[in-house]
Amino acid sequence: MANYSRQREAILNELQNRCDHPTAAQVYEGVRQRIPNISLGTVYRNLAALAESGEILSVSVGDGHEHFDGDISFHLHLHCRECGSITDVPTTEGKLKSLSKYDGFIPETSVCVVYGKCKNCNQ
Amino acid sequence: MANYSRQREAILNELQNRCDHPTAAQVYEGVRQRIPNISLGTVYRNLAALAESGEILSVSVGDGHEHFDGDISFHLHLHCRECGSITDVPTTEGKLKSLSKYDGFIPETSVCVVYGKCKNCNQ
DNA sequence: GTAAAAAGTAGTAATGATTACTACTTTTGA
DNA sequence: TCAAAAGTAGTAATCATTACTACTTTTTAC
Repeated sequence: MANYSRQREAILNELQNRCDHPTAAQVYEGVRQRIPNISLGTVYRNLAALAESGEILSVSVGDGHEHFDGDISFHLHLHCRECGSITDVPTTEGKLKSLSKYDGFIPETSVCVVYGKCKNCNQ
Repeated sequence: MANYSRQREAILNELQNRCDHPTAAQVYEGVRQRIPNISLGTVYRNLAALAESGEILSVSVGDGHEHFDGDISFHLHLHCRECGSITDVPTTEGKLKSLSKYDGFIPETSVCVVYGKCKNCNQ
């Protein structure tokens, strides 16, 4: 654990200060402006640690890149299959099926994954 | 388009006849019992085509493998971070936050992705 | 029917995001 | 104050997925 290293701090800040859902490589590019010689491996390692501890969210949309989200509140992601954009929907509950209202987005399928620990793994 | 090839038919059947969420490699192993010399590339290509056409679902849980689901009805997936299991929850709406009732599963975070086309890409 | 174009496949090679590894630096705590 | 622990930079390795090539099957037009 220990306190945050300068690198982890910068990675977390970078993620919380932008509104998109960058990949590890994009986080790397952003952080490099503050820490020019940071290593890509360091970015990967810290993103994994931050996601593991729940401080950030890891989002897979199936485009071959893992995306990361500094906003850990419950919300949906609208992923356009054509341009690849990922848009937040700050909904709470119960609106998963009436998504066509959201700025013209036409939903096709949805996949919700809840991460946690199953009964067996809780002893 | 054309009609289904024997291979695609077998891949779709394999996926619809099992209740888990196999990876491409696992689908490959299953289908090989019916078509021993099927190619792994063929499995990947047809899984992508079936997901693209909406006949199956592609599920990313961030474990480095894409998973596939023959059940395309709306439901959640409970993913255990420890053992990696993926369990279906045939919920409809509004129950995303009261998941602890589901067989002892303790939720930590949830990521919902809705796939479709955004306003810009609908011209 | 039949031959040429189209679509699909098997098998292998290539790609590229992610992870592992090593030597080095920084932090911690007794 | 110094040895153990934790973190890092930089590079090499991994491996799921994709691309490619020659071949087979299906479709379509005549």
